Amino acid sequence: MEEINVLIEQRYKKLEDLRKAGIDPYSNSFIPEVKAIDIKNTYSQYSQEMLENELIPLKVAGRIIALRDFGKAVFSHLQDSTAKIQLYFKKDILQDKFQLLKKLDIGDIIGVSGRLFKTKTNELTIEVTDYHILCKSLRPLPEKWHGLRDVEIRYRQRYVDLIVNPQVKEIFAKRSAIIKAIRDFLEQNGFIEVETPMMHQIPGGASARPFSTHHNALDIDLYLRIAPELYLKRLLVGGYERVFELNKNFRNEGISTRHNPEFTMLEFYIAYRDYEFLMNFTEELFSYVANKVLGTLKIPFGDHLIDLTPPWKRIRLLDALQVEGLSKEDISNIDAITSWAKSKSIDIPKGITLAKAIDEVFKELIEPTLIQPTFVIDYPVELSPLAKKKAEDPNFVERFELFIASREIANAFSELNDPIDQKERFLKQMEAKKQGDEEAHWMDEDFIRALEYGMPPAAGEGIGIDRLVMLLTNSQSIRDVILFPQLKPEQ
RNA sequence: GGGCCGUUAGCUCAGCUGGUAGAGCAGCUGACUCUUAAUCAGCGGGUCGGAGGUUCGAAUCCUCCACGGCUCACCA
Repeated sequence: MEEINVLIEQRYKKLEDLRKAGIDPYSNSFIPEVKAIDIKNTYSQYSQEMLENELIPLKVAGRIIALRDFGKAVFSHLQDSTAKIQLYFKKDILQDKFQLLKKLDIGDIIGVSGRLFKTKTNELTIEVTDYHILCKSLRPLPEKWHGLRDVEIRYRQRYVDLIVNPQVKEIFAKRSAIIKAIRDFLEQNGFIEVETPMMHQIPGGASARPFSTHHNALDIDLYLRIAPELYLKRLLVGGYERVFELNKNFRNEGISTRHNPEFTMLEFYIAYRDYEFLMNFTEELFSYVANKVLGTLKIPFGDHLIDLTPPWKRIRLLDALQVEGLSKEDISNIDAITSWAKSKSIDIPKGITLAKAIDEVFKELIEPTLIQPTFVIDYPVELSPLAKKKAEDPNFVERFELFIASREIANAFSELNDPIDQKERFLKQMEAKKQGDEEAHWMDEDFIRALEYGMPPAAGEGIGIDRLVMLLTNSQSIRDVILFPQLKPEQ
């Protein structure tokens, strides 16, 4: 901890003074009866005369965020979880307790009893008849006007950020509302929420590097899950027809404005439907959430205005690649696409497969242009080891990715339920792993066994919740929508 | 991991080509019973991210390190 500075010392002194005066500076003796926002909503239309006549008694609690001393009167603002409200302390009302106000600081948490009135400037204010110190704050808060700007402190000490930056609190309130709306929508559509393991013996369901850990009693290595997919599909085998899980995934990859090592993912699965259904369903889901939370389908994001009004554009991956100078022949030949990419100064790694090269070009060239919601559909089978092949072309699968504002927001497909095909795909992945592909899928024998019992045809989708929250709160960094983003340790 | 930028008082920031550290807010003391970025008078507060180096002299120039931001690469 850093050395004690003067400001903190002064507060310690006040703390001692309070104790000497027989006051518990951390007492839990006061129960507020009303929230600031309710006071404002109920009484802001009242005239001074009406308030005078009714003498409405109130008990509120919160943090002192402003103090203005006038000698025999003190004005203050109190902030609770809902809003702030002005307090008026008068010497002739509080008598002895008025002196004790000297021991209060900005940041302290107090409970006050009083009655409502309106000031000359018409601000609804509580005239305090009694107050209780509920928590003495020992550290000074950031400045009232500029707030806290230092992003490092904002992330490391989110509690301070939340105290002084009301917009931050709003973002996380929205996050909560978004997640609630998603749950409501899915439940209205007959889904049940389930919890599957976060600790996997075989990390499956995605292409990513896992975090590993160890269980002592069993003496086995375990991995934090990179996706819940394979467990959710086991539930389809078990007979659930509509399930979802909305919780954390963990991927041992880089950290950026779009990546946090632990992040929140929604995955849902619906039996007897395919990815075509999911595209419509996704449009409905997003519309429902945006309307619930924002009351509109037109949302500002950075320099763009995103329009979520269905239907959204749908384009086949290969058609999306029909750009200048890139012919159909080029995208069916690894050498042709590599040399074409080179001419656009896109680096295609040597020894890469055609499918991965296509993916590379797409990410480089097309993804940045996908601002308005766009479903990119029909991916090469090689990139999608868990998706069902298209009946008319076994080189491709029934899969879409949803892009909004150049970001991949969702990934979905018609689920592969043929155990023999699935086994072959896993074997291919194992081969890739042997070749050094660290993110290739692992073989999961039990999952194959489950498929052998029979999984109904189904469609499944994953939606990156943090990215969705970014979109709906116009946040440019994932750290702004995660309360405690991962950072290096402080020195 | 690479590149660029940043780190000065509790907070927000100045500090130019090197000359020994400043403001506003917050704090302390005092005045003030309708203020609200209250006002007025006075005062205190700094290992200038860390360690080296250059120099008579370093917040300032150089090197290394730490942390953070943006960005590229990998990924959702």
